Amino acid sequence: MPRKKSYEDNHVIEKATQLFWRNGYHNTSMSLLESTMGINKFSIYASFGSKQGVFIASLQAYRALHSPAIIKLKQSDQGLMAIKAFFYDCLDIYHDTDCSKGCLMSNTRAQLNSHKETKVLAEIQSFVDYQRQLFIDKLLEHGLDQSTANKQANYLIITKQSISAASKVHPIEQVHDYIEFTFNAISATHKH
Amino acid sequence: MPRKKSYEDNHVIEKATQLFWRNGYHNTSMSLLESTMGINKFSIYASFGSKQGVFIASLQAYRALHSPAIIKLKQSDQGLMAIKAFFYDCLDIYHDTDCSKGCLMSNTRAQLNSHKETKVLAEIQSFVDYQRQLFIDKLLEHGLDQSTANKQANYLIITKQSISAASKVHPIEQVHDYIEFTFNAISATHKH
DNA sequence: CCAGTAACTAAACAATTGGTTAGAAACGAG
DNA sequence: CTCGTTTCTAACCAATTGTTTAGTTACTGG
Repeated sequence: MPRKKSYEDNHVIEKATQLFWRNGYHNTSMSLLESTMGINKFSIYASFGSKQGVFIASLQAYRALHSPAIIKLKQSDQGLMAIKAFFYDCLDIYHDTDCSKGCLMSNTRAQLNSHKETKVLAEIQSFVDYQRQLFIDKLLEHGLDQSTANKQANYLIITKQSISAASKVHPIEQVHDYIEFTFNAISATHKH
Repeated sequence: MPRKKSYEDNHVIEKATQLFWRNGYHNTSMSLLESTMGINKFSIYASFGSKQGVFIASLQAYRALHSPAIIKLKQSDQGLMAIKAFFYDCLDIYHDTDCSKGCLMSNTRAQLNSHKETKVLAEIQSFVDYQRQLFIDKLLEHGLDQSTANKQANYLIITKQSISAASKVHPIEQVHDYIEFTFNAISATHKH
Protein backbone atom coordinates (compact mmCIF):
# COMPACT_ATOMS: atom_id res chain seq x y z
CA MET A 1 0.00 0.00 0.00
CA PRO A 2 2.78 2.48 0.80
CA ARG A 3 4.74 4.63 -1.55
CA LYS A 4 8.09 3.25 -2.76
CA LYS A 5 11.43 4.62 -1.57
CA SER A 6 13.23 6.33 -4.42
CA TYR A 7 16.73 5.62 -3.06
CA GLU A 8 18.77 2.89 -1.42
CA ASP A 9 20.32 3.48 2.00
CA ASN A 10 23.61 1.85 0.98
CA HIS A 11 23.94 4.07 -2.03
CA VAL A 12 23.33 7.39 -0.31
CA ILE A 13 25.55 6.42 2.63
CA GLU A 14 28.37 5.76 0.19
CA LYS A 15 28.10 9.40 -0.91
CA ALA A 16 27.93 10.61 2.69
CA THR A 17 31.01 8.60 3.60
CA GLN A 18 33.09 10.27 0.90
CA LEU A 19 31.85 13.66 2.05
CA PHE A 20 32.64 13.09 5.75
CA TRP A 21 35.98 11.62 4.74
CA ARG A 22 37.01 14.69 2.80
CA ASN A 23 35.50 17.39 5.06
CA GLY A 24 35.37 15.92 8.54
CA TYR A 25 32.28 15.77 10.71
CA HIS A 26 31.94 19.40 11.75
CA ASN A 27 32.65 20.80 8.30
CA THR A 28 29.86 18.72 6.81
CA SER A 29 26.49 20.41 7.23
CA MET A 30 23.07 18.87 6.79
CA SER A 31 22.41 20.98 3.68
CA LEU A 32 25.67 19.74 2.16
CA LEU A 33 24.62 16.20 2.99
CA GLU A 34 21.26 16.85 1.33
CA SER A 35 22.77 17.90 -1.97
CA THR A 36 25.49 15.24 -1.97
CA MET A 37 23.28 12.34 -0.96
CA GLY A 38 20.68 13.57 -3.44
CA ILE A 39 17.78 13.27 -1.00
CA ASN A 40 15.86 15.67 1.21
CA LYS A 41 16.48 16.39 4.88
CA PHE A 42 13.22 14.67 5.66
CA SER A 43 14.39 11.45 4.03
CA ILE A 44 17.77 11.64 5.76
CA TYR A 45 16.11 11.94 9.15
CA ALA A 46 13.58 9.25 8.28
CA SER A 47 16.35 6.81 7.38
CA PHE A 48 19.12 7.66 9.83
CA GLY A 49 17.53 9.65 12.65
CA SER A 50 20.14 12.37 13.02
CA LYS A 51 23.35 13.74 11.61
CA GLN A 52 25.21 11.49 14.01
CA GLY A 53 23.17 8.57 12.73
CA VAL A 54 24.31 9.29 9.18
CA PHE A 55 27.87 9.52 10.43
CA ILE A 56 27.80 6.22 12.27
CA ALA A 57 26.37 4.50 9.19
CA SER A 58 29.22 6.11 7.25
CA LEU A 59 31.80 4.80 9.71
CA GLN A 60 30.41 1.32 9.25
CA ALA A 61 30.54 1.66 5.47
CA TYR A 62 34.11 2.91 5.82
CA ARG A 63 35.05 -0.09 7.91
CA ALA A 64 33.58 -2.39 5.27
CA LEU A 65 35.98 -0.88 2.73
CA HIS A 66 38.79 -2.66 4.57
CA SER A 67 37.36 -6.16 4.17
CA PRO A 68 39.58 -7.21 1.26
CA ALA A 69 42.75 -6.00 2.97
CA ILE A 70 41.74 -7.66 6.23
CA ILE A 71 40.94 -11.00 4.59
CA LYS A 72 44.30 -10.86 2.86
CA LEU A 73 46.02 -10.17 6.17
CA LYS A 74 44.20 -12.99 7.93
CA GLN A 75 45.04 -15.53 5.25
CA SER A 76 48.70 -14.60 4.87
CA ASP A 77 51.42 -16.66 6.56
CA GLN A 78 54.04 -13.93 6.21
CA GLY A 79 53.78 -12.80 9.83
CA LEU A 80 55.16 -9.31 10.36
CA MET A 81 55.54 -8.70 6.64
CA ALA A 82 51.83 -9.35 6.20
CA ILE A 83 51.14 -6.49 8.60
CA LYS A 84 53.45 -4.27 6.61
CA ALA A 85 51.57 -5.19 3.43
CA PHE A 86 48.33 -4.35 5.26
CA PHE A 87 49.68 -0.88 6.03
CA TYR A 88 50.41 -0.32 2.36
CA ASP A 89 46.93 -1.56 1.46
CA CYS A 90 45.41 0.96 3.88
CA LEU A 91 47.53 3.70 2.35
CA ASP A 92 45.90 2.82 -0.98
CA ILE A 93 42.47 3.11 0.60
CA TYR A 94 43.31 6.59 1.92
CA HIS A 95 44.42 7.74 -1.50
CA ASP A 96 42.17 10.19 -3.36
CA THR A 97 42.43 11.71 -6.84
CA ASP A 98 45.53 13.71 -6.01
CA CYS A 99 46.10 13.63 -2.25
CA SER A 100 45.45 11.39 0.73
CA LYS A 101 42.37 11.77 2.91
CA GLY A 102 43.96 9.75 5.70
CA CYS A 103 41.99 7.30 7.80
CA LEU A 104 38.42 8.44 8.48
CA MET A 105 38.49 6.92 11.96
CA SER A 106 41.81 8.52 12.93
CA ASN A 107 40.72 11.84 11.48
CA THR A 108 37.51 11.72 13.46
CA ARG A 109 39.15 10.88 16.75
CA ALA A 110 41.50 13.82 16.23
CA GLN A 111 38.56 16.16 15.66
CA LEU A 112 36.20 15.11 18.43
CA ASN A 113 35.63 16.86 21.78
CA SER A 114 36.39 13.44 23.19
CA HIS A 115 33.98 13.42 26.11
CA LYS A 116 30.78 13.89 24.11
CA GLU A 117 29.72 11.78 21.13
CA THR A 118 30.33 8.50 22.92
CA LYS A 119 28.54 6.41 20.28
CA VAL A 120 30.94 7.61 17.63
CA LEU A 121 33.93 6.96 19.85
CA ALA A 122 32.67 3.46 20.59
CA GLU A 123 32.42 2.72 16.87
CA ILE A 124 36.01 3.85 16.35
CA GLN A 125 37.32 2.02 19.39
CA SER A 126 35.72 -1.17 18.15
CA PHE A 127 37.62 -1.00 14.87
CA VAL A 128 40.90 -0.17 16.60
CA ASP A 129 40.52 -3.08 19.01
CA TYR A 130 39.70 -5.39 16.14
CA GLN A 131 42.86 -4.42 14.30
CA ARG A 132 44.97 -4.73 17.44
CA GLN A 133 43.76 -8.30 17.87
CA LEU A 134 44.58 -9.03 14.23
CA PHE A 135 48.12 -7.76 14.80
CA ILE A 136 48.50 -9.80 17.98
CA ASP A 137 47.42 -12.97 16.17
CA LYS A 138 49.93 -12.38 13.38
CA LEU A 139 52.74 -11.65 15.83
CA LEU A 140 51.98 -14.82 17.78
CA GLU A 141 52.12 -16.79 14.52
CA HIS A 142 55.41 -15.04 13.94
CA GLY A 143 56.76 -16.66 17.09
CA LEU A 144 56.51 -13.91 19.68
CA ASP A 145 55.35 -14.56 23.21
CA GLN A 146 52.02 -13.13 24.36
CA SER A 147 53.42 -10.21 26.34
CA THR A 148 55.76 -9.00 23.60
CA ALA A 149 53.05 -9.45 21.00
CA ASN A 150 50.70 -7.23 23.00
CA LYS A 151 53.31 -4.49 23.32
CA GLN A 152 54.25 -4.59 19.68
CA ALA A 153 50.60 -4.53 18.65
CA ASN A 154 50.14 -1.33 20.65
CA TYR A 155 53.16 0.10 18.93
CA LEU A 156 51.74 -0.86 15.53
CA ILE A 157 48.40 0.77 16.32
CA ILE A 158 50.15 4.03 17.07
CA THR A 159 52.23 3.65 13.94
CA LYS A 160 49.17 3.12 11.78
CA GLN A 161 47.61 6.26 13.21
CA SER A 162 50.82 8.11 12.42
CA ILE A 163 50.77 6.89 8.86
CA SER A 164 47.27 8.22 8.43
CA ALA A 165 48.25 11.64 9.73
CA ALA A 166 51.53 11.75 7.84
CA SER A 167 49.92 10.72 4.55
CA LYS A 168 47.75 13.82 4.62
CA VAL A 169 50.68 16.19 5.02
CA HIS A 170 53.90 14.69 3.75
CA PRO A 171 54.86 13.45 0.27
CA ILE A 172 54.07 9.78 -0.33
CA GLU A 173 57.75 8.82 -0.61
CA GLN A 174 58.39 10.13 2.89
CA VAL A 175 55.54 8.00 4.18
CA HIS A 176 56.94 4.96 2.38
CA ASP A 177 60.33 5.66 3.93
CA TYR A 178 58.62 5.89 7.28
CA ILE A 179 56.94 2.50 6.87
CA GLU A 180 60.10 0.81 5.63
CA PHE A 181 62.19 2.25 8.42
CA THR A 182 59.66 1.28 11.07
CA PHE A 183 59.38 -2.33 9.95
CA ASN A 184 63.11 -2.71 9.55
CA ALA A 185 63.43 -1.56 13.14
CA ILE A 186 60.81 -4.04 14.36
CA SER A 187 62.39 -6.87 12.39
CA ALA A 188 65.73 -6.11 13.99
CA THR A 189 64.26 -6.55 17.47
CA HIS A 190 62.92 -9.96 16.44
CA LYS A 191 66.29 -11.31 15.34
CA HIS A 192 67.79 -11.78 18.79
CA MET B 1 44.06 61.68 26.50
CA PRO B 2 42.64 58.25 25.81
CA ARG B 3 41.14 55.82 28.24
CA LYS B 4 43.47 53.11 29.61
CA LYS B 5 43.23 49.51 28.46
CA SER B 6 42.06 47.36 31.33
CA TYR B 7 43.83 44.21 30.11
CA GLU B 8 47.12 43.12 28.61
CA ASP B 9 47.16 41.36 25.25
CA ASN B 10 49.69 38.80 26.43
CA HIS B 11 47.59 37.90 29.41
CA VAL B 12 44.30 37.38 27.59
CA ILE B 13 46.02 35.46 24.78
CA GLU B 14 47.43 33.08 27.33
CA LYS B 15 43.87 32.24 28.36
CA ALA B 16 42.79 31.91 24.73
CA THR B 17 45.69 29.57 24.00
CA GLN B 18 44.67 27.19 26.74
CA LEU B 19 41.11 27.24 25.46
CA PHE B 20 42.02 26.54 21.82
CA TRP B 21 44.44 23.88 23.00
CA ARG B 22 41.77 22.01 24.93
CA ASN B 23 38.83 22.49 22.55
CA GLY B 24 40.27 22.95 19.10
CA TYR B 25 39.53 25.86 16.80
CA HIS B 26 36.01 25.00 15.66
CA ASN B 27 34.79 24.01 19.10
CA THR B 28 35.84 27.36 20.53
CA SER B 29 33.20 30.02 19.94
CA MET B 30 33.57 33.76 20.26
CA SER B 31 31.26 33.83 23.27
CA LEU B 32 33.39 31.18 24.97
CA LEU B 33 36.46 33.26 24.18
CA GLU B 34 34.71 36.30 25.68
CA SER B 35 34.10 34.65 29.02
CA THR B 36 37.48 32.90 29.18
CA MET B 37 39.58 35.88 28.14
CA GLY B 38 37.51 38.04 30.47
CA ILE B 39 36.97 40.81 27.94
CA ASN B 40 34.20 41.82 25.61
CA LYS B 41 33.81 40.89 21.95
CA PHE B 42 34.47 44.48 21.05
CA SER B 43 37.83 44.42 22.81
CA ILE B 44 38.74 41.11 21.21
CA TYR B 45 38.06 42.48 17.74
CA ALA B 46 39.82 45.74 18.55
CA SER B 47 42.96 43.90 19.63
CA PHE B 48 43.08 40.93 17.26
CA GLY B 49 40.80 41.72 14.33
CA SER B 50 39.02 38.39 14.06
CA LYS B 51 38.67 34.96 15.57
CA GLN B 52 41.45 33.80 13.28
CA GLY B 53 43.56 36.71 14.53
CA VAL B 54 43.12 35.51 18.10
CA PHE B 55 44.05 32.03 17.02
CA ILE B 56 47.22 33.07 15.24
CA ALA B 57 48.30 35.07 18.27
CA SER B 58 47.60 31.93 20.32
CA LEU B 59 49.74 29.82 18.00
CA GLN B 60 52.60 32.26 18.47
CA ALA B 61 52.18 32.16 22.23
CA TYR B 62 52.14 28.37 22.03
CA ARG B 63 55.35 28.38 20.06
CA ALA B 64 56.97 30.59 22.67
CA LEU B 65 56.21 27.95 25.29
CA HIS B 66 58.85 25.80 23.61
CA SER B 67 61.68 28.28 24.02
CA PRO B 68 63.30 26.63 27.06
CA ALA B 69 63.22 23.18 25.48
CA ILE B 70 64.57 24.54 22.21
CA ILE B 71 67.43 26.42 23.88
CA LYS B 72 68.30 23.27 25.77
CA LEU B 73 68.31 21.29 22.53
CA LYS B 74 70.48 23.84 20.76
CA GLN B 75 73.05 23.96 23.54
CA SER B 76 73.30 20.23 24.06
CA ASP B 77 76.17 18.23 22.55
CA GLN B 78 74.41 14.90 22.97
CA GLY B 79 73.38 14.65 19.30
CA LEU B 80 70.55 12.20 18.79
CA MET B 81 69.97 11.78 22.53
CA ALA B 82 69.38 15.53 22.78
CA ILE B 83 66.54 15.16 20.29
CA LYS B 84 65.09 12.35 22.35
CA ALA B 85 65.24 14.55 25.43
CA PHE B 86 63.49 17.28 23.44
CA PHE B 87 60.66 14.87 22.66
CA TYR B 88 60.23 14.13 26.35
CA ASP B 89 60.27 17.87 27.09
CA CYS B 90 57.49 18.39 24.56
CA LEU B 91 55.50 15.58 26.13
CA ASP B 92 55.71 17.53 29.39
CA ILE B 93 54.40 20.62 27.64
CA TYR B 94 51.41 18.66 26.29
CA HIS B 95 50.56 17.40 29.75
CA ASP B 96 47.46 18.82 31.42
CA THR B 97 46.00 18.25 34.90
CA ASP B 98 45.09 14.63 34.17
CA CYS B 99 45.48 13.95 30.46
CA SER B 100 47.51 15.15 27.48
CA LYS B 101 46.23 17.85 25.14
CA GLY B 102 48.75 16.89 22.46
CA CYS B 103 50.55 19.45 20.32
CA LEU B 104 48.35 22.44 19.46
CA MET B 105 49.93 22.74 16.02
CA SER B 106 49.51 19.05 15.18
CA ASN B 107 45.95 19.07 16.50
CA THR B 108 45.12 22.08 14.38
CA ARG B 109 46.55 20.68 11.19
CA ALA B 110 44.52 17.52 11.75
CA GLN B 111 41.35 19.56 12.14
CA LEU B 112 41.69 22.05 9.29
CA ASN B 113 39.96 21.92 5.91
CA SER B 114 43.49 22.25 4.58
CA HIS B 115 42.80 24.42 1.54
CA LYS B 116 41.27 27.35 3.39
CA GLU B 117 42.85 29.15 6.37
CA THR B 118 46.21 29.57 4.67
CA LYS B 119 47.54 32.01 7.28
CA VAL B 120 47.08 29.46 10.01
CA LEU B 121 48.71 26.75 7.93
CA ALA B 122 51.66 29.04 7.22
CA GLU B 123 52.17 29.64 10.94
CA ILE B 124 52.20 25.91 11.59
CA GLN B 125 54.46 25.13 8.66
CA SER B 126 56.93 27.72 9.88
CA PHE B 127 57.27 25.97 13.24
CA VAL B 128 57.58 22.54 11.65
CA ASP B 129 60.30 23.74 9.29
CA TYR B 130 62.13 25.36 12.18
CA GLN B 131 62.14 22.13 14.14
CA ARG B 132 63.21 20.10 11.11
CA GLN B 133 66.22 22.37 10.71
CA LEU B 134 67.06 21.97 14.40
CA PHE B 135 66.99 18.20 13.98
CA ILE B 136 69.16 18.35 10.86
CA ASP B 137 71.75 20.45 12.68
CA LYS B 138 71.88 18.01 15.59
CA LEU B 139 72.17 15.01 13.26
CA LEU B 140 75.01 16.65 11.34
CA GLU B 141 76.81 17.28 14.65
CA HIS B 142 76.16 13.63 15.37
CA GLY B 143 78.26 12.74 12.32
CA LEU B 144 75.65 11.99 9.67
CA ASP B 145 76.02 13.15 6.07
CA GLN B 146 73.66 15.80 4.75
CA SER B 147 71.39 13.48 2.77
CA THR B 148 70.89 10.99 5.60
CA ALA B 149 70.36 13.80 8.07
CA ASN B 150 67.59 15.24 5.90
CA LYS B 151 65.84 11.90 5.65
CA GLN B 152 66.09 11.19 9.36
CA ALA B 153 64.84 14.66 10.18
CA ASN B 154 61.74 14.01 8.09
CA TYR B 155 61.29 10.76 9.94
CA LEU B 156 61.62 12.54 13.26
CA ILE B 157 59.06 15.17 12.28
CA ILE B 158 56.53 12.45 11.55
CA THR B 159 57.45 10.71 14.78
CA LYS B 160 56.91 13.86 16.80
CA GLN B 161 53.48 14.26 15.26
CA SER B 162 52.76 10.64 16.16
CA ILE B 163 53.77 11.24 19.74
CA SER B 164 51.35 14.15 19.96
CA ALA B 165 48.47 12.07 18.62
CA ALA B 166 49.35 9.02 20.68
CA SER B 167 49.70 10.98 23.91
CA LYS B 168 46.07 12.06 23.65
CA VAL B 169 44.76 8.53 23.34
CA HIS B 170 47.15 6.01 24.85
CA PRO B 171 48.51 5.66 28.39
CA ILE B 172 51.71 7.59 29.01
CA GLU B 173 53.77 4.41 29.49
CA GLN B 174 52.87 3.26 26.01
CA VAL B 175 54.03 6.58 24.63
CA HIS B 176 57.30 6.30 26.55
CA ASP B 177 57.74 2.79 25.14
CA TYR B 178 57.11 4.24 21.71
CA ILE B 179 59.77 6.91 22.11
CA GLU B 180 62.34 4.50 23.55
CA PHE B 181 61.70 1.96 20.83
CA THR B 182 61.95 4.56 18.08
CA PHE B 183 65.25 6.01 19.26
CA ASN B 184 66.75 2.60 19.87
CA ALA B 185 65.89 1.79 16.27
CA ILE B 186 67.46 5.01 14.98
CA SER B 187 70.57 4.49 17.08
CA ALA B 188 70.95 1.00 15.62
CA THR B 189 71.03 2.39 12.08
CA HIS B 190 73.82 4.76 13.12
CA LYS B 191 76.11 2.02 14.39
CA HIS B 192 77.12 0.59 10.99
C1' DC C 1 37.47 71.90 34.50
C1' DC C 2 36.82 70.66 30.03
C1' DA C 3 37.19 68.62 25.65
C1' DG C 4 38.83 64.96 22.84
C1' DT C 5 40.13 60.45 22.27
C1' DA C 6 40.10 55.87 23.15
C1' DA C 7 38.02 51.67 25.51
C1' DC C 8 34.11 49.97 27.25
C1' DT C 9 28.89 47.86 27.37
C1' DA C 10 25.25 45.74 25.26
C1' DA C 11 22.28 45.09 21.74
C1' DA C 12 21.71 43.75 17.21
C1' DC C 13 23.39 41.88 12.74
C1' DA C 14 22.86 38.39 8.80
C1' DA C 15 24.02 33.78 7.97
C1' DT C 16 24.12 29.10 9.06
C1' DT C 17 23.56 25.34 12.22
C1' DG C 18 20.88 20.72 13.22
C1' DG C 19 16.20 19.50 13.36
C1' DT C 20 10.83 19.61 12.57
C1' DT C 21 6.32 19.71 10.37
C1' DA C 22 2.12 20.44 7.50
C1' DG C 23 0.45 19.12 3.28
C1' DA C 24 0.85 17.25 -1.45
C1' DA C 25 2.04 13.11 -4.15
C1' DA C 26 2.63 8.29 -5.13
C1' DC C 27 1.71 3.83 -4.46
C1' DG C 28 -1.05 -0.85 -3.90
C1' DA C 29 -4.76 -3.75 -1.75
C1' DG C 30 -9.72 -3.85 -1.55
C1' DC D 1 -11.89 4.27 -8.17
C1' DT D 2 -10.88 4.77 -3.25
C1' DC D 3 -8.83 4.42 1.00
C1' DG D 4 -4.93 4.00 4.05
C1' DT D 5 -0.13 4.22 4.28
C1' DT D 6 4.25 5.99 3.29
C1' DT D 7 7.52 9.11 0.92
C1' DC D 8 8.38 13.45 -0.72
C1' DT D 9 8.52 18.79 -1.04
C1' DA D 10 9.33 22.97 1.04
C1' DA D 11 8.73 26.04 4.36
C1' DC D 12 9.85 26.86 9.00
C1' DC D 13 11.98 26.37 13.77
C1' DA D 14 14.91 28.03 17.62
C1' DA D 15 19.68 28.33 18.62
C1' DT D 16 24.25 29.61 17.65
C1' DT D 17 27.82 31.20 14.60
C1' DG D 18 31.31 35.26 13.72
C1' DT D 19 31.01 40.16 13.29
C1' DT D 20 29.44 45.10 13.71
C1' DT D 21 27.66 49.26 15.69
C1' DA D 22 25.48 52.91 18.42
C1' DG D 23 25.97 54.91 22.74
C1' DT D 24 28.26 55.35 27.32
C1' DT D 25 32.22 55.61 30.35
C1' DA D 26 36.84 56.71 31.69
C1' DC D 27 40.96 58.76 31.22
C1' DT D 28 44.43 62.89 30.27
C1' DG D 29 46.68 66.86 27.97
C1' DG D 30 45.72 71.60 27.83
